[in-house]
Amino acid sequence: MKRSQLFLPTLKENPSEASIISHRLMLRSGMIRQSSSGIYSWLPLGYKVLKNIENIIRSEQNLISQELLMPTIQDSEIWKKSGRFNDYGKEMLKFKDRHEHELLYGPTNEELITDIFSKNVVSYKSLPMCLYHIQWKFRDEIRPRFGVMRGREFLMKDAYSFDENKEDAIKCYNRMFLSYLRIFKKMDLKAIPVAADTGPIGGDLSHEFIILADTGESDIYLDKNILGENIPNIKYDEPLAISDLVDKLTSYYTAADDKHNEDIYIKSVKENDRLKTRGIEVGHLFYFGNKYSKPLEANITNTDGQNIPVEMGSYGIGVSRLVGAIIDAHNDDKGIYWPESVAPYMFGIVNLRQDDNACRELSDSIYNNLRKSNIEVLYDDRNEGAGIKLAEMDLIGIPWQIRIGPRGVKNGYFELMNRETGKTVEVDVNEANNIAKNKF
RNA sequence: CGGAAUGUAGCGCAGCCUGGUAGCGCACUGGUCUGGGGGACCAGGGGUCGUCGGUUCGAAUCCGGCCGUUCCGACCA
Repeated sequence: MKRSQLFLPTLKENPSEASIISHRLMLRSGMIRQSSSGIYSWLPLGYKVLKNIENIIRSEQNLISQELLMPTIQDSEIWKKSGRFNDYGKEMLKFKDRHEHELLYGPTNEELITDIFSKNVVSYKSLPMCLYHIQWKFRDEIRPRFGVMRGREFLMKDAYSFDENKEDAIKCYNRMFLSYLRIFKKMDLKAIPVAADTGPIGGDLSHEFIILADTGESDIYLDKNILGENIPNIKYDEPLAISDLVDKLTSYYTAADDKHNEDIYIKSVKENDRLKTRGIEVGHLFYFGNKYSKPLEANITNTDGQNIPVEMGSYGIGVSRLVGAIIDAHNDDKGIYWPESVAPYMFGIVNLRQDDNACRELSDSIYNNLRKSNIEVLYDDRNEGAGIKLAEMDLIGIPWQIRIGPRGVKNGYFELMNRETGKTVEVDVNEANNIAKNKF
């Protein structure tokens, strides 16, 4: 993409509506614009990042689950059956269609997926089954804030598992646990599992995945040693190895303020290992048995020929929130530095002198070569001053900056800079076609 | 929902106290110069001052209602 063609409205100054860093940077880098409180439009740059995050999630979830797509608008009937039509409270947006039929904008999908399951699956032979979708949700928060971190409309990945018995359901829960660890790792985030309350979803087993960040919404107490744990190279069809991993990670003391117990904390964690910080919840696992399958009559016939309600769990990831969380973990005084896995463009070409023939020819040639190799590249081809272009490229956080100016071109080289480290190397113009392979 | 701010050009703000019909910086348009970190100069364009009503000869300014947005708290992916 050429910068001259891209709809990228960047801002030099911090908008007054934004107080935290990720929100400011998303507005300044032209990723989002607010529509109303807690509701945002995603502009091209932000939308590219959002889609990249979705695809990372898909790449892991598809190994253990099948993607489908449920609607944003749901019928109130199934919610009345589960009892949540009233229980969910004012956060749920309800309205009526022209026939006075009661509808709602889905805040989550347990009822709907259970309904689909109950009408189409009858036997244990179809299990285990796990289904997910990535869809917009609406929760009418009391106080939306911090941009996409607590929006009212937000994009969520929600998966739902169906098993014959609790043992299998826990295996699925553990697979999700591993899948989440890998998903967040791929985004260059350190997510730690924390035992959680089940809230309105319900159930008796639940973990949140928390990104440590000063701008987080809740206080987190933990044993520092969990941060040193690596994700072992195990497969999703090794339930024992996965179970060992889950046991190991959940054996560390980690708690959000609502579950924190100071006495246990002091007793079980050495003083030097204690860390109190703030965190952002980016994922949540629930096992809730037959909480929904019972009222919605999602029964299966088991091996003994009996009809029993299916065992369920649900597993969410805040996709749009992750954009903010990643920025929170990847910014400096100049702007964002994206992890390569989610970056909107891998390379940014800064032609420092667009009116110089030699510079333009080299820039054009590198641009065309990268495009031919299907590598995402943003080419700043505008006739602007160097400072403007460099500052903007820093702000929007493209991981690799290719800087082409007369000084270098005259001597047969251009510069390649890593946005995160600032490390810069001079690259011979004859090596221009190989930069994608050996960045350095 | 309790507490507190705020609404003036695309963005950031001043003007309001003490009423006299709107200004600054950035951005934008045309031009000249400049050219490796948001450059300089010249010439321009853009605002029913959130909205409705009241007071007044006259309201961005004073008074009232409504709406929007934000921050702190309780609540949550």
